[in-house]
Amino acid sequence: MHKINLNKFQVATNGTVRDINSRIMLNLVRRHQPISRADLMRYSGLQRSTVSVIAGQLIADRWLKEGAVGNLPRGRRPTFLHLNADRCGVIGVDVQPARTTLAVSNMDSQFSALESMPTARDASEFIARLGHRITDLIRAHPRKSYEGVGISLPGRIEVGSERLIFAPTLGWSELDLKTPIERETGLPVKLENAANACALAELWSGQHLDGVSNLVAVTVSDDISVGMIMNRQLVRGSTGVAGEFGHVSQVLDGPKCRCGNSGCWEMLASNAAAVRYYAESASVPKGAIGSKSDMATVPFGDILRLVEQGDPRACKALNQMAHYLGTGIAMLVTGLAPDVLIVVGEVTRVWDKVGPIVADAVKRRSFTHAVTRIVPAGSEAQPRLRGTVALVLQKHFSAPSIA
Amino acid sequence: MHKINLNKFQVATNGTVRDINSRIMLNLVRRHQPISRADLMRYSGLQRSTVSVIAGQLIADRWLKEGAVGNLPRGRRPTFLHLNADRCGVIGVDVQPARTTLAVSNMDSQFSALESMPTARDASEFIARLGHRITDLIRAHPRKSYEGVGISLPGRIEVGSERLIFAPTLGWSELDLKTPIERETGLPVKLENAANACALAELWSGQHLDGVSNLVAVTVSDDISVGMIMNRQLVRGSTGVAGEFGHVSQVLDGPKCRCGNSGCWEMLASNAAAVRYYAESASVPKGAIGSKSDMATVPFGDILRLVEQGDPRACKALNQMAHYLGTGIAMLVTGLAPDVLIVVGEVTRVWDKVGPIVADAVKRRSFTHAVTRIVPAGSEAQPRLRGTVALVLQKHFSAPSIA
DNA sequence: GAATAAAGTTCGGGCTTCGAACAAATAATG
DNA sequence: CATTATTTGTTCGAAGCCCGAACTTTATTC
Repeated sequence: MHKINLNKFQVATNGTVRDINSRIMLNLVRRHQPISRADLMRYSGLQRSTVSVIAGQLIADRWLKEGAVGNLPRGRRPTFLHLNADRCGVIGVDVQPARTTLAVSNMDSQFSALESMPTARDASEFIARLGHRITDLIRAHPRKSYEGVGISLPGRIEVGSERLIFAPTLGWSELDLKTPIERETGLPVKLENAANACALAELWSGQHLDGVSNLVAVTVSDDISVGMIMNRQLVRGSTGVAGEFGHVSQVLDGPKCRCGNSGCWEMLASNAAAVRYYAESASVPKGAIGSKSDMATVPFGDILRLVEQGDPRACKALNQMAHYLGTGIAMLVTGLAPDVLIVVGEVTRVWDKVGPIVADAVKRRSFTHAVTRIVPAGSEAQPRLRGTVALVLQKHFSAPSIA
Repeated sequence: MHKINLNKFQVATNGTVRDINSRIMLNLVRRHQPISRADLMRYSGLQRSTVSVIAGQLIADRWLKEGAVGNLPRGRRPTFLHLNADRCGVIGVDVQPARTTLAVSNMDSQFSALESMPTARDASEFIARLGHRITDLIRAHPRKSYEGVGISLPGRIEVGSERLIFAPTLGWSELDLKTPIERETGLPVKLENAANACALAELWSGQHLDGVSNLVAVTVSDDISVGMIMNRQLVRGSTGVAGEFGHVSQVLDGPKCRCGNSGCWEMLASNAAAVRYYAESASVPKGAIGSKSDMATVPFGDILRLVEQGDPRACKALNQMAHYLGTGIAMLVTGLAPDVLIVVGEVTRVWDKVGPIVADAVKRRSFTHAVTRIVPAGSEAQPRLRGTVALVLQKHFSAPSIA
């Protein structure tokens, strides 16, 4: 039940019918490929004739390709249809505070190139470098056409202006990334928060997530960000900042956060929090007076390595982080009751240790009616980059906006 | 951008086009009535001829009525079209732990009858009584047709089975309310959580909420429940329990809740919490040993009356409740960033005292990018009952489900 | 070689919107 | 008072789309 938006709607014409059915067909091929026209008829419920016409149009527009001929016990052999994965390319960019990764992808999120560069501290310098890297990448990987550039960022994008707002870990102030990169590359640019990108990635190219309509992605790095898919749609809120559960207080009078609030979830459960726990556990037993300055900040990656080696101090810090990760995830499970909750970040490397603690917190703090599956997403799956591809391509595969 | 659900979609036909445009027209009339066909043409962008045909159909189906003739400086006078508010009636039921209210409404949420009965402790007894009351109500208020029965409940409705699950304040176990009431009344029955009903009410018949796509309703009584509208759609989650932020811990090791968790928001900010604060503030100064049994439980309504009279103990209890109401609302503002957050419940009677405390907490605990308006909804507006009407009628006014 | 079966194509019918022409109704103008 | 301008609302053929039946194509089986 979707209310019609009278401020921004589109009346239907005969073309709308074709548009809808065409997209349904495209999605059916995407899921069931290789598939014959006859099977498409059965899946869609459209007439054989209609399927043929639409398939013809999709082939003419290079969305589909005719492939091999099938074998049946009797009768004329079907010609299989495939998605034409190389119809167009997509440039995916994953901006993280330390490094920025660039990729060239086809329509199936298969990457034909993957490279990275340091993320410049200065925003305008970053824009200039990124623009050049993208144009170089396009020149080095020529294709018939590029559909656009998708950029994942550790920050939020304002809904109307598409400007980057609230990106504390990058240290950039409010910023227009879209216009300069579009000018430099000549391609349309789509920006999205990293957690939202991960959520989109799972929605569009997740494994075994066919029936899933409600999905939450939690990115855990030096901050914590949440992306929400509800009713098969990304939730961005009124301004674009929906999902900042990382800045919800888990402990009302906890440590002060740079956002102004206290005891924010990300102050207690991010990578930075684990680093702090580790440092604190060193200084406290020493009992030194200038304890603060004694704290050696060990990078989170090192803590993970120590955990893998069984170091008890590192394990304790990780457990503390996992505990609060669990209480925060319990909040999301209780409040949003998604089918699936995906955890993204380096911490998934030690999920065998973290997962049970999280599961326990969720079990104790949410009731049985929420049946959320909590799933770690390894970095090898490239959730952010897959999300940028979905970001660029979704307009061709999503339901046409009726209202 | 709405992903197509390949497990449950509907291909488009020529009829789909008419269906879409017809609903757009119906909504345009609803918002702008009285309105001429010519103006509908301008608002919709459809051709004059198309508008005439669709209007004729809607009049034939009794959705619209022709009304007065307008006056223009020049030219032929337009015939105005109105919504035919009495096309069908709706029975609205608002179940609350103590009392259940029933109403007869027309399509404009105008109530032509309003009565109440005690809510029976026993579920099957309640079902029997409610069924009789509804049939009596229909007999006493004869209409051409009744569209259905909408029921608001302090609990959650499972998505697939439409059974009532998780209704702790009612004390009923899992229950099928829909089937027996449908059998008794012969009308389709729709069930919904009270907070979801309030959210729907504001979405469909809220004042000055035209452009609002993201909206959160918080019902505060002996429990706290949240209803979410995101992207102009109700969010129910995978099982139907989305919105149980009342059972998210605000204080991780706070008082034990019957849900099994500790320090739940509703343990700290519900009416029951204020009652507890008031009782505790009495017993503590006494310093008695058997302090627990000394606590006189004063009903929340009495506390409100005392607050209105300026009683300091009651004010202190209310302030404590308001403080936690604020921290919880800050969580919703930060995490969901809706355009509007509506607070429903008796506590809105003293909103001049509570509102500033809530606003302060939200200001201190959420960042400037969320611009949520926090609005109290008085009980005179009957948000729950208006929600039940929206619940029954929304299928005629919402966008047809394409996929 | 004929019968059977399945895939894919062709074509007329019905529905919908579009767009231009038309009819109806009213005020301003000479 | 008749004419003109203007606006509302209707009529009707054209174009686009899906449906459904009939047809063609291509294979296996008897």
